[in-house]
Amino acid sequence: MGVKSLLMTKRKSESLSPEELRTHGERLFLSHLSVDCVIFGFHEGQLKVLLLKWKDGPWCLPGGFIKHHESVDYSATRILKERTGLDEIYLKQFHAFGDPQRERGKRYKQGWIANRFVTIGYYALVEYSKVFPQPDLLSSECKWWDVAAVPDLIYDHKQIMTTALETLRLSLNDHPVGYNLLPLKFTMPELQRLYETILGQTLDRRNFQKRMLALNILVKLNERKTGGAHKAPFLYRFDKKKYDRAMKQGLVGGW
Amino acid sequence: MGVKSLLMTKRKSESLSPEELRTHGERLFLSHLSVDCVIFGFHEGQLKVLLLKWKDGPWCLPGGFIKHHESVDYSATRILKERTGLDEIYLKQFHAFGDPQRERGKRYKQGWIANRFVTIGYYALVEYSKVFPQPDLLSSECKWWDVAAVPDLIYDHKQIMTTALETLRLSLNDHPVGYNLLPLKFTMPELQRLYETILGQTLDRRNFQKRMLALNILVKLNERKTGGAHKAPFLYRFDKKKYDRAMKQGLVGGW
DNA sequence: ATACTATTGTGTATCTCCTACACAATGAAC
DNA sequence: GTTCATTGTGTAGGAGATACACAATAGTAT
Repeated sequence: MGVKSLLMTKRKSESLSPEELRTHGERLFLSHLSVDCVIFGFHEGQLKVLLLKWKDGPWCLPGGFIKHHESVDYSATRILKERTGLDEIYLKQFHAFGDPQRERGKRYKQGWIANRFVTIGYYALVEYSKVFPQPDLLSSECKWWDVAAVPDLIYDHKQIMTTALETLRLSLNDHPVGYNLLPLKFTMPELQRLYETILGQTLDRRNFQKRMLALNILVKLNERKTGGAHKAPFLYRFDKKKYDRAMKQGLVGGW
Repeated sequence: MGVKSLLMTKRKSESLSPEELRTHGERLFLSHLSVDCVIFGFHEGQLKVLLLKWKDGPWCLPGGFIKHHESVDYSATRILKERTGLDEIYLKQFHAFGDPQRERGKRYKQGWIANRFVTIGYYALVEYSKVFPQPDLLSSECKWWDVAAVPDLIYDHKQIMTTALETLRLSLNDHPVGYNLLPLKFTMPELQRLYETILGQTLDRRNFQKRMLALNILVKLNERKTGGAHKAPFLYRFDKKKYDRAMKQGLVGGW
């Protein structure tokens, strides 16, 4: 978690000035706890992650603090809404990071913000095109980065991102992430590219299609995606009902 | 987390009296954060969980707080050691519980302990016979319960236990839990019973054995377990080298 | 001792799922 | 209209999962 969140929080009705937050964050927030979000998107065949840049400072994950009467899950939802403008996005807690050295190099040497923080990591899957990244009051940047080309991040944020990615990778078996990451209509090659970037490996085209269709949660539309060079691929969409039913029962199941 | 941990902590070199902890826990611990452990064991064909009982109070999970300069993982290890006397046990963080209502019914109305706590859940897999449950100074009990017959627990501890069990269930696919839960030598029926209790379903005997042996981390011994009525089953043990190698690479892998 | 009973040890046929693999059609670019 | 990269599609073989039955045996009851 970085300074960033202070500013975002300032916009809310209950508010502290950045300075107050730095020194007396405990008035509004739980001490020693923060939330960091790894926000994944997918665009032009690349898996993306949304990062913030401090003014004259390093890049970091969007994060924030937990209000006294707010659930941790809700904090994550709120932070996400502040960054992306989106409600109802897929959000999953994946790990708490509690090494006392994790904030090595912290600049603040005194005040509330200088305390040790244990951060709870969430990852979000959002539809790229619906997101309007919101840089905050200090005019720091907020933008998408290719997962494969993320710059140095503050503290242990690279580690947090990596863990999120691993968790996402493992979740592929029981969660059809395309539903959250792709637009309503998409082509099979797009879906495949998504899986390939998450997994970091190429997959066989025919087998992939067979496997996806076998999940029985996709509908093939009578429409093709034109515009790209070459043969126009069919469009698909998720069948919400079947999708929900499948999610309830678990997709596969080793045992 | 309950009063229990206060007492345990008292034994350590840095110490607060129970009363001090109740009112000024922040001298030693991070505020708003606790750790709770779901300690699983296996005995007589039943999956067990280690619970504590407050004096004249409800049952709860063993838990504790995080010292100012201690990692969260280490806190969990320490708490576990205090309860079970064991080092080097398999311990895994599985979820943080952050609902502001989770401690509904809390008795303490003032002092540090009355604050809101977000708890980080860990589950442990221990060898039943090696554990000597340690009830603490207030002579509350500390004992094993059948997972299927756990009594009412304080706060959201039942929920925490259930989530731990679900996580354990899912982990069966990539972690051969028998290594941590069973004694050095064990029979195939014992191993199977372990899987069956965790999964809550029966499994085919021949297929189970085939599958376990196919993992290639078991050694069949030239010994049988006598004493039980009926035909004496062979004993097996884990091959540590092969086990470690398999763990490093991941056992199966959906993709 | 003998019979009894519950439990263990073991293999095969079938099915399902995963994998490997190639050629014709097409839409855009030139 | 030719070219080129990409899409659409099916099958054969292999690996792994599942279903299933009978002989051997260690105690127990008599």
